[in-house]
Amino acid sequence: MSDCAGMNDVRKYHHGDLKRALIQAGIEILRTEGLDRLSLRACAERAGVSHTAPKNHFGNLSGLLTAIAAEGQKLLCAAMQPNQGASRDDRRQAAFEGYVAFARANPAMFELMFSRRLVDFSEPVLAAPLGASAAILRDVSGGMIWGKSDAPDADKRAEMFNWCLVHGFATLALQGVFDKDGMRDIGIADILPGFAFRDPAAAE
Amino acid sequence: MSDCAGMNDVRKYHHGDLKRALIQAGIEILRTEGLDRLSLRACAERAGVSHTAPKNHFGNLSGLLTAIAAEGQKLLCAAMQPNQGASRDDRRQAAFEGYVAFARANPAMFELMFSRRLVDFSEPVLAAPLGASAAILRDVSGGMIWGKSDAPDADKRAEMFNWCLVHGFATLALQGVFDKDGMRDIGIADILPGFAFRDPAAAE
DNA sequence: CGGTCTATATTTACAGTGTAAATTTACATC
DNA sequence: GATGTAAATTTACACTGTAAATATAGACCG
Repeated sequence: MSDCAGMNDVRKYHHGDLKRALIQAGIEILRTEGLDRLSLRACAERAGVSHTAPKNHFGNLSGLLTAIAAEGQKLLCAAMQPNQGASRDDRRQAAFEGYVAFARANPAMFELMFSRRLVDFSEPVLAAPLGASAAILRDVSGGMIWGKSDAPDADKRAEMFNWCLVHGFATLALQGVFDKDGMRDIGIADILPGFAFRDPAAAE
Repeated sequence: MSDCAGMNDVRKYHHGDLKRALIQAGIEILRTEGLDRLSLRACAERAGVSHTAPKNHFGNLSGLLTAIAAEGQKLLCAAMQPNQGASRDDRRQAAFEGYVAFARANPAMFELMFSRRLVDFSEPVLAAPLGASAAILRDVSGGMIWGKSDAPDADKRAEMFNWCLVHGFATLALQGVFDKDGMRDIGIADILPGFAFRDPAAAE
């Protein structure tokens, strides 16, 4: 479902699999040095090639960053996966806590992933992982009360609500907005309005 | 309260008030050309000075961008202000709609304002406008139900909830995440869980 | 008024970035 | 074995932020 590995092994020409090596180099730079240090030339140097080699595989900087961000989206999606056979309440908690935990554990990657200036969201590589994450949030949003429960777009509104809430929390927490007034100890689970669900027992 | 104009008129030395001119140049660049084109040299050129002149007033790029972002925070705060004598429901709606409308009307500025890589959130210039916006959200969050209503941190949790929700919505909407499946027509008011308030009549 | 001080602004230089063009390399294919 | 072509390098250029040395002009005081 998440197309995690992408086993279309190229393995040819000079380097072997430079495309994957460059993406991996970018991921490592994000983890060890931060988003500021992520550049075409840095990725190329870490992969052991000249600084113009990435152009053949990604066209330009945006192409490389988008490919790196796509890998990040796959990881985020994986971080939201619950244990097998979990109830909807458990799945919802797994999705929310996983989302925030991923952002906290990979701040540079998370910032890249949602930066419109750096990432081209119209690229097809992003469609699959973004859709997978949306599907998780959609599943988790089922059964939420929204105004008149017979409203036709109640499900969409519930999905958007959850998305906004968890993404806003992750973003603001990462920026240190909540590092004051004892807000640091309040987690995403404390923010979730449990009363938004019809009945804890009815939630599957 | 918002220290909007800052009337400590310097008006001396060669240029007159280069500091304010550079900030204004940056704001105009954000509005007309976008965040990608905002640079030290571009601001200096638009202000009619050499590209190293900003260093005297802001030290480095981060200082200038932070000053521009501080002006943006003042504008955001102003955009959230309700009409005089509005009820709490009206104030809440004014705050939320104003927040989202500002982000939509000034996407480049909004992106700069919440970019940890570009803005130094520890600078004192940001404290006042950020605090003013937080105060508005705190005011608007009063009376929200949160778990056991006798929880000591119920108010903080309600404030964080509103902040996350509106910021997440503005951020994701700006990135075009909701430009599909008919989500485009759903506004922040449709996402707000009205049932989170004790009683519409009791809200002042 | 004249001299000095200091904040302001400029000039010059440099390391770093992404991108484009021309060139070289090495594999695939016939 | 010759040719074609994808992959990678070399070279060059415009642009960025920053630093150091220099020039300027108002402030301040005798």
